[in-house]
Amino acid sequence: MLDLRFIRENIDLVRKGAEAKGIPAQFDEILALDDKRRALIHEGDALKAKRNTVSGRVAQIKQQGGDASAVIAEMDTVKTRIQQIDQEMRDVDAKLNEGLLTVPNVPHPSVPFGRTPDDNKPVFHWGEIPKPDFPYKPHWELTDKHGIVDFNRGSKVSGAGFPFYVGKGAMLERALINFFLDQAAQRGYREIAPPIVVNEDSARGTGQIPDKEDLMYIVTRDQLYLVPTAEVPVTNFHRDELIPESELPIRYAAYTPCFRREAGSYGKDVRGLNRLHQFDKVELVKFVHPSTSYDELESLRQDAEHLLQLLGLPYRTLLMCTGDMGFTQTKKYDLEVWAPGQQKWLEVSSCSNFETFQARRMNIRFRPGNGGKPEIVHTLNGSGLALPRVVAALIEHYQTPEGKIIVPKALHAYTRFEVIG
RNA sequence: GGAAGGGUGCGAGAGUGGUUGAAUCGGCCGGUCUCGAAAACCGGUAACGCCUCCGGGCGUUCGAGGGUUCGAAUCCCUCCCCUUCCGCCA
Repeated sequence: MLDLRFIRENIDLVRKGAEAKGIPAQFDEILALDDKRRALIHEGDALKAKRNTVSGRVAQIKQQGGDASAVIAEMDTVKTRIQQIDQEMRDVDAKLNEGLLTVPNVPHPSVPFGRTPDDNKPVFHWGEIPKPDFPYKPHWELTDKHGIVDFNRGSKVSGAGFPFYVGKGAMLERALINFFLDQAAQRGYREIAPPIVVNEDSARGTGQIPDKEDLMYIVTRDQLYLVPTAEVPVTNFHRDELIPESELPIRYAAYTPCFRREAGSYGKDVRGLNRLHQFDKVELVKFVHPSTSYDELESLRQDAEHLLQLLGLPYRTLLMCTGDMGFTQTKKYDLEVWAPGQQKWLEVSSCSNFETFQARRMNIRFRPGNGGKPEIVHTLNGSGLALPRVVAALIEHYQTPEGKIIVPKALHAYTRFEVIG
């Protein structure tokens, strides 16, 4: 969330940002509540100051063995009024908090204005889109043919969107996870293996609740949430901490399964591995000094892109427009890999800067090296990468006319086989 | 799941109703000493909110939230977490 004072002092900027994102926020209510809140604080603090001095006097009188009942009686109305004010404050704070949760983060000036995905700006292309000299098959035909992903048994055992990976399919999955983690380590990310269920505070910290609880599987009996991404536990790793500046930037790479209900998203995009309820992902998370966060965003994006280059998969990078970037981000890149069997781009990574939006809510700060006041860190994260769509694109890209699948060289050391079929 | 103990500042750790925002030690910053450093000694060192004539003033905060009281780190209630023992268990 944004800082109330920041909103008050930059109301035009924040309003424009929300409009550019196409997100209605309760600005008028917030400003009114802010006024009311400050008035209450003003009155309350004055009364509390009085209470403190009078209490001091009572202590003095009693120590000298005097009778303080007259002074105490005098405080009766003060006490009642303070209680009233505290009650009103609770009310105002609750409403204010609700209001603040409707205010989206402000887009960075470099982000293009736009309403729809068509307004996203391609900023980078890599690799040649192959001109097929034989009919390319979609990956689900090939996974069926080789029996390496079993969707039907997944449906039987768990439900649609929970496939089994079998034989070389499972080995390929494991190979990619290790490959991604090793690459991240080489690029300065510390590996971290988090819990895959989190409590309510953590879900709130990264903004999954309120608002997006429909996306998550919830273990109601214990009020735990299955993680929709490793971003949630890993970003919360440093919740309520004061980090020495010398430790920044902190970079983590985490593999987890990810669980998403994807409620109401059935349709043409859900075939095969395109969209699942459970999938594997390696997530990259950074905690950085505010002055470096946009450089860190660029390197984050390059770290993710590098993986696709090593795998030899053509992709494009899009700078997301204001209307398509989401509530919490200030700037976001999507990486889309080309799936030639389906003739379409599949999103495999999303790299974002949140500036202080997440860290404020999670109270993650750093102490400047010169011993100054604590400041809020900037957080970023990006997929590096989401597995199923990489697998889909890889299978489609490396298929042969006979329907075999050639494993790209970068993975040989991990798969220990070079072809499927 | 049962029993007991405990959660205090950057860290360790005192403090059980009245100048305790909080002893003490450590860390960190500055100074003295020194050619320089170490040691020693001296001094400083919370966050947040509101107001400000920008000097500062006031308020809140001792796991979280309520309550009692003129006054709460200290008493009461609810919840969360940690440690140890028992039970269960990959």
